[in-house]
Amino acid sequence: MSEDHRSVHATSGAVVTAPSADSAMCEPRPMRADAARNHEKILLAAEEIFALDGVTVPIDIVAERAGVGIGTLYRHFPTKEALYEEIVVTRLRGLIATADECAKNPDAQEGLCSFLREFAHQASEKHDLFDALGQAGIDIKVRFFDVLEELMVRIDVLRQRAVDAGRVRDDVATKDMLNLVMGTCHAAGQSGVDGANLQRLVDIILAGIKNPN
Amino acid sequence: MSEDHRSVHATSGAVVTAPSADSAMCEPRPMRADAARNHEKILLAAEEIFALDGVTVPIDIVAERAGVGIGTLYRHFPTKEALYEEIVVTRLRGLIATADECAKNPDAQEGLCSFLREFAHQASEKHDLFDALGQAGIDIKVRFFDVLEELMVRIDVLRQRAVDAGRVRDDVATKDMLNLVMGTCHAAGQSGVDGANLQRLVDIILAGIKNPN
DNA sequence: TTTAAATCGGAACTACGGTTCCGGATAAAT
DNA sequence: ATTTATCCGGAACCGTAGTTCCGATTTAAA
Repeated sequence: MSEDHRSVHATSGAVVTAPSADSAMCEPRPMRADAARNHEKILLAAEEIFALDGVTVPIDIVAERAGVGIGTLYRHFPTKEALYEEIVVTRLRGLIATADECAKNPDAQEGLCSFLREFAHQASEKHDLFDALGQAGIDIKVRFFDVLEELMVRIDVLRQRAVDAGRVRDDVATKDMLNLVMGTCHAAGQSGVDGANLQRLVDIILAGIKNPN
Repeated sequence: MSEDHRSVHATSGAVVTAPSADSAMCEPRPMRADAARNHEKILLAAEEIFALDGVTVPIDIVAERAGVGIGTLYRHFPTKEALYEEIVVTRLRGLIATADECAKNPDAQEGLCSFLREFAHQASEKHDLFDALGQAGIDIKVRFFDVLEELMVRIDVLRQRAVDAGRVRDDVATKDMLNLVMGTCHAAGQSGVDGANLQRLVDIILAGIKNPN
């Protein structure tokens, strides 16, 4: 189920099929040139297509876009889920990096705002992010869940700083902010709201969580 | 396509198939007792199921819940779409009534707020409303579009009153408010937020659209 | 009570998307 | 150049969901 696709080498360490082979036993031997090329092509195509159409897009479309057959795609990724997990996890890692960057901003409030704006921006154009974060048609697996958890922690740092600085209401949870921003992105995306208008909506949310004191 | 399922009577007024039948020509003859009963049962079941699981629920589930066969369901509603159109349009009519009611509130701001709260409440427990308003898996048809348009007009009345009273920012469109509230409901619903917390989120939005003057 | 039209129910058909399988092609080692 | 392990491609398979069809059933009129 969670098995790697290219695990051709024996997993049971004690048993050795070819006792005299001493050079090729630990290294699983590098991928063939064309295979490596296709692997990359698939990832690239998937990234584009998923961003555009969300994770519900048929898998054949991705294969077609990558210029490979479906069989090839399935050789490299054991399941559709595994493929978009790869993509989405990378995206989430990017967001974590963004959050860390924003945490360096001396102005706590500004740090939080700029993160949420960037978050909204990404979510609006990488359509797969909703599907992932909104759990539409995705059953979360560990690897996925872990990264998400880590992201939440980083965002919470930003929020807490802004609260401590007295700029944001202390009764707003990180999850609340994300529901507000993410949900709005989703709805806005469906009704074809452009980037500028989306930023306006985010600003409304930011105004809503501001400490009224 | 947009044809009524029980349109047995000739629609072209001039042509009369049975010239001597004078009693049974205009009245299309009442539905058979069991048919009428089933029609009602189907509507009732659909309302429950769609509210609970959204419009993407398989049609057999609805039939099962209603205690009828699929064939019967399809006799009464030519297509799945027709069935949930019936349900959703009724829901939207309810919201229109609610909006009208709120418009009577002497306090303009209060009128808008109470509507949006009720809207969020409904949207959170009638899961089909998102699917409809968020256009998830629904291709809008005229009848549907018209009611939606009318609802927008009524809500805009509420918004304009609040703006005129100087209580709400004048750069916020009705569509903006709906995107904010609806999107948030959606996201909140996915992550299992309860009613009380949802109201908190709505209040944050309301704070965000308040006129800062 | 008989009879015919209306209705019922679910088996079967269709469309679609994910996954598997295997004959043929290809890289690279000898 | 030959050989073989690896990889490619897409036809075929499976499960799911919407819809159609028709023999069995039921209402209600005569």
